[in-house]
Amino acid sequence: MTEQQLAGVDWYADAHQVARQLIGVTLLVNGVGGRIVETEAYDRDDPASHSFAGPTQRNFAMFGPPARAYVYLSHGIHWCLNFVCREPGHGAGVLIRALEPTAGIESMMARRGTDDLRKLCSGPGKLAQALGVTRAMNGAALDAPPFVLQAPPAGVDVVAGPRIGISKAVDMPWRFGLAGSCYLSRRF
DNA sequence: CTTAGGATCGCCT
DNA sequence: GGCGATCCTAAGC
Repeated sequence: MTEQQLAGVDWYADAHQVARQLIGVTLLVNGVGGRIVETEAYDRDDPASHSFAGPTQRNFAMFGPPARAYVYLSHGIHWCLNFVCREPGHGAGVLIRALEPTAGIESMMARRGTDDLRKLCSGPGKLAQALGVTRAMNGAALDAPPFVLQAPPAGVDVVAGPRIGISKAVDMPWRFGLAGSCYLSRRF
């Protein structure tokens, strides 16, 4: 399987197209994870994107090859997981905001300190904690351990809306979700 | 060197 | 709905 075909996603497409395609994809990290139900797109010419002002020490993974991870620390507390897309050097990515737990639920509950399924991965910081994502995975390829990505079944029902927690380009509808899912960080 | 500001979460009212 | 935690990042002087 080539990188371009990984999980049935066109990793060279625009960030918002990749973000849409990722809904329903199964993501596992060391065997722990589930179905992606919420994503946000951040492209290069987007004022809300970390890549907007060009490469830095923090965001350099966004400017590497697609189908790799970009991991950063938010508010000095929470790790957040992104998937890089577009051609190498472009600087686009998709924030993985929420997933429906399906595998390794015991591990996720232990890491998160809760038995509530809906609180395991319903937000980017929670998701990274539940899956054990850290800085060590920054720049790592998504088609190799510890990552596993599996294509979703056909006919996923995707909804879109404005992104969450940003102060620029707040009205762009670049947040995507699985319609009707109860594992979203917020309703659309 | 200093400073301002976060792609968040959880607890409080 | 509001706010504090907590610290890294990037930019400015």
